[in-house]
Amino acid sequence: MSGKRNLIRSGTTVDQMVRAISDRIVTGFLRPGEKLDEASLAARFDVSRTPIREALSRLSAMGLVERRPNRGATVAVVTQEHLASMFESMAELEAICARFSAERMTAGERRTLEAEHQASARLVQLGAEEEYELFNTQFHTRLYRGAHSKHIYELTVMTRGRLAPFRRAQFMLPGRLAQSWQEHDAIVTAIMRGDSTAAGIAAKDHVSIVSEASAVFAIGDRPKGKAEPVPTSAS
Amino acid sequence: MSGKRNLIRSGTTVDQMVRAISDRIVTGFLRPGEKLDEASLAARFDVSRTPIREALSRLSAMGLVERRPNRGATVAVVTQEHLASMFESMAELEAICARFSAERMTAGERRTLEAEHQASARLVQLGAEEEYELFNTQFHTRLYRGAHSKHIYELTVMTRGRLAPFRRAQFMLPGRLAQSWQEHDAIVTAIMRGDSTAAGIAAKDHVSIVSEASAVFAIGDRPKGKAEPVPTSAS
DNA sequence: CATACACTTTTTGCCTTCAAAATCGCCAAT
DNA sequence: ATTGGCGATTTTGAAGGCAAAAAGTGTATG
Repeated sequence: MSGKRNLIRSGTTVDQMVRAISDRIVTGFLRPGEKLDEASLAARFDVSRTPIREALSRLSAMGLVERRPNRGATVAVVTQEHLASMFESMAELEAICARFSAERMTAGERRTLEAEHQASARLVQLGAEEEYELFNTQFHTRLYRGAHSKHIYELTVMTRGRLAPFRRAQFMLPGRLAQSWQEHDAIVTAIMRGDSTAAGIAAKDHVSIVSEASAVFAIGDRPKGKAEPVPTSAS
Repeated sequence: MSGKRNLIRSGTTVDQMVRAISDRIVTGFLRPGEKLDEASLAARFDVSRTPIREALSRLSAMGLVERRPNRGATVAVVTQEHLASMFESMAELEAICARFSAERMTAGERRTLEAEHQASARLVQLGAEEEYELFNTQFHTRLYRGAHSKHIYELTVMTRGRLAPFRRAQFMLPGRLAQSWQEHDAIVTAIMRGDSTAAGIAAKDHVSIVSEASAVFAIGDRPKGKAEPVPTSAS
């Protein structure tokens, strides 16, 4: 068993395993609390246990799986409380970024932020959800960078990454694009004015609304009954 | 070469390696930017490369080392800007914890916080720096827990961990104990009143002062010239 | 004299194998 | 009948080896 691992795309094997496993976790194929057997995963993806092990390590650092010494790894159980806590943290972090951005962004950064934001209005009119989602990510990243604080940036990006699985469907709600744009507008306006307080409040509200929209997707209360260990059917 | 690794104490081999390497990093034995060769480290600690590799992985997640694919690991370079950014983040995080604590702490939590705080006054009078340092950690942990937000707790503890190497000598300044107690008192008083705004401000100021006290210990501007690969003196 | 190419050396990434710890099942004793 | 201890199985932790990628070095050529 060796030589063909053309299933998933580029990067080092560990990266592929991280992507593959995290995909299966966020799509619900692997259930929270489910045991992640190294040997099974290695057989499933046709690699040795070593990259699986390192991938589990990274996923553990990302908060997607939990590892206990000598007891293996399990898919992290995210309770509704914890999910709420993450959204709450996200709101606070975004507020900090917005406040700092209002105070610290250079003239150039403010220009591009505003320009891109205005340009995104077209995506809203067209209802281009995919593209708007892409822009949205860029917009927020710009905000995080504008804070000019590397560690805040790291914390924020990390939290956003952990939250990613739960905010997938947020833009499926009707009118969400327009509302999102309005909220962005409040943030941008405050930042352009240099009003850090208003920017912080606007950013916090923005996340809070996303939070409420995503709350219904909390895991742990899904009605599915069966709990297969690791569906290793097709080799 | 096998069988004797009684140098460092309990835990799995990876844990020992994480401790050993992080110790050498925070004590400055391994310089920022220095290359961490897996083979050398394995030989140095008389273990195989596998646990070294996983230890480096964890240290990378902790932010102490940087890893680039196919290019090995180096001791993370913490610039003064980044250090300032971490202290700044810490101040914001502590402020959030204090605000939330003021709003959410149970009656029991408030009682013990106040009681322990009052008890610590004795340590200040005695000038018991070691014990006060221990209490100080507990005090802040209580604050983080009082926020009743698991993710905020995680972010805060993580940031505190990264900052630990740089705040070692903060209590060596004269009168620092008394000043610390006064600042704690402001936080506790605000929390007992349920005044989240005041608690947040007091907590932020508290960290800011610690930050200034620790600023002189920033690395990256040390005059030492020589840069040995891995100083393998005492076994 | 500088630059580019090829070769050597070093270092990383992955695999396979071996040992130790934990879990599970079974049997016996109360 | 239940509970405690003991052995077999499963699963994780670690070691050593091999191949590939990057870094370093020297030479040849413009």
